[in-house]
Amino acid sequence: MTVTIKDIAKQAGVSFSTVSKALRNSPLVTEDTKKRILQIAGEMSYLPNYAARSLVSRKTYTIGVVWPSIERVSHSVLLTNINATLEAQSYITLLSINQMGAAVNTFNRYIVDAILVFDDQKAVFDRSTIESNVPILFYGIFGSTPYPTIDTNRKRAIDLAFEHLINLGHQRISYIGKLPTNDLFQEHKVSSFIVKSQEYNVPEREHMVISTDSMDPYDGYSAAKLLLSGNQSPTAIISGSYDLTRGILKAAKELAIDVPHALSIVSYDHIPQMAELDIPMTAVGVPISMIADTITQVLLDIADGKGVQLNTVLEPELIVRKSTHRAPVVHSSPSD
Amino acid sequence: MTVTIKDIAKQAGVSFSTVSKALRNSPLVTEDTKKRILQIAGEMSYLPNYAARSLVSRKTYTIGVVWPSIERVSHSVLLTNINATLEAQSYITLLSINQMGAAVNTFNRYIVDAILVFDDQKAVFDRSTIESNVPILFYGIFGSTPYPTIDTNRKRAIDLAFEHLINLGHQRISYIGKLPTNDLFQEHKVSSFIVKSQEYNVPEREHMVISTDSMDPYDGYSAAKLLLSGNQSPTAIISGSYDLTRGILKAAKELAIDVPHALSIVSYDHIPQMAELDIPMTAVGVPISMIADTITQVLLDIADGKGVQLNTVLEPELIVRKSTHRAPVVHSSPSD
DNA sequence: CTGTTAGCGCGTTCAT
DNA sequence: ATGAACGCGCTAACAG
Repeated sequence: MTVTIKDIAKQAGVSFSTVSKALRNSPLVTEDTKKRILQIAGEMSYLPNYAARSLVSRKTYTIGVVWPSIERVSHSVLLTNINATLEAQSYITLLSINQMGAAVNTFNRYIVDAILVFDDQKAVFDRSTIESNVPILFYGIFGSTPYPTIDTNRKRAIDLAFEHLINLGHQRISYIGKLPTNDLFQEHKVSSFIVKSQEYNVPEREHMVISTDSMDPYDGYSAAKLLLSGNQSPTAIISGSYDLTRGILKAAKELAIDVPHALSIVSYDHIPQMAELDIPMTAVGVPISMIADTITQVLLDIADGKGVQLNTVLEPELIVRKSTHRAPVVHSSPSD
Repeated sequence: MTVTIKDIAKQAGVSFSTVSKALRNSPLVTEDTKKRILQIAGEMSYLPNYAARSLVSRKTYTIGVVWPSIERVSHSVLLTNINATLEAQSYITLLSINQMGAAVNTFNRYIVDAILVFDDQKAVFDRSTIESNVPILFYGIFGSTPYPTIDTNRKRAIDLAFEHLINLGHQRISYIGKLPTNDLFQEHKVSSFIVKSQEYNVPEREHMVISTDSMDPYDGYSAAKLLLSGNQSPTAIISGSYDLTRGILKAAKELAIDVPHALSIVSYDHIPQMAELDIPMTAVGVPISMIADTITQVLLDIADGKGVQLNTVLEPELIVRKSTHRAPVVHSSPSD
């Protein structure tokens, strides 16, 4: 049977309210009895009943996360980070893979302290119809919901990547990423690439943008194979995600293309895993730890009823590793 | 503010216990007042407080799932299936990505009705030290825990695949799968392949078993490339998972190898996605819907305090689609 | 049929 | 420093 504070009280020969205080480390209990009670609680492997606790204290120390169906390494990494940080703050993270509205309702019934929605932009769903007494935070696109949202400046990230390559003398730059169908995340990246290309008067050519069906390493591989096998091969590639980059690297390896000397690669997604690829990746994006920390902080704030500004857009960084290099000198180049 | 049954009662001009009954669709309330109360509850967008309900009724209609870190399509599909089935039974599914012991504790504090542990065999962790008042079900390896476990007969699945190929006249069969390091799942598959090879006196040769580092489509692709580029190319491949198979198919396509006429493929993992590959896959394994149904059923049983047999091993099926064919006649073959 | 009462496990006053 | 009493929102007995 489940052990309650009453059981502990009986065992310790004190009243159950003393046990309650001791467990909450109240200064109103002698160190001695406190220690004894903690001891007994441990022996009886007592676990507090959160339902009961929440009922009286209106605090559950729990964050509900609405988790999307699609699988992206960067999302998983982010979630793992958030989970760890929250755990360090003695918060519990619970996930639901239900549809957005249903999941939010679930967490409302359990009265979690706050809800984090990973908005994959997939659900064709009116986000303004969502009702919740529990404060909600979106991780998604700025302005797509009436709720506080944390976003990252994807356009700027691609700008950074592009400029980095331009500064290294690259002119033949290609972008590999997902078709922006129903996906604002991807649209921002692609459009930024196109704008930058025009801004720097990069001549148009075939395969400047290669759209992949999805975001698997697999797709990156296919795209890179197509791109690098042609005779109009670029000197630099900007990749739309970590997953794609893995495939791109693999393709380059198979084709015996020297990265970075013959081909530079900059990848979106600023996660530690980037440094551990065969060739440590030059990357752009908001550091995943910063996203995690920001999200966690806002979550804890709204969980405590503090107000937050409605939208936060995090600014990306460029981190130069080993996958980018000066553009190789080609004879047909006018800069020769 | 959160609306409670008292608020509804006030609004409807009845006592709060009448509201409680009406919401639970008790026959002790007039249809008329019931309808009125439901109406008001809807208007006030009432959501029951599960904490309070659980406290008194000791039932939460919630299943806690301990979710591992590794990502496998078949696991995701399984989880989605289970989630859907449970939802249809008005159960809620909550996930934790914490370490096994911590996650189990979490769910104990919330007093879910049952816990499902996806055991990826990764955690070096003594599973017998797990304490839980809440009934637990493992989806993992038979005998690896003292708790009820649902397992699938992986050995038998590979047997089925092997025999199917033998019956089609294949002699040059290769297996592509993950190194069984710290992974009993994979070990069962590989060892079965080896045993069968001996049983049927298949002559040993190079590349009979290709070990991949992990289970990405990616790994399947590389392995297949290696395998199919050599001059000792097999006439049939058994793939260890859906993910690997995707890569294998891709490799075959690139090498312009005709599947199934020049190369037969049988894949482990019996999921609907198998039928939607470029070439509908002949597959072995326990149908994912059957695994889901079994798990769900057991979960609901133990949630209601019913006893279950400690271990269930589900038996696999062979489903023949378009990826297998009679072995091509080769001149060196003695059967010519 | 409806309302009143008790109590689930816990945290928080307020007395002692 | 410790204990008794109350109530969080709800369900389940029991009264009316």
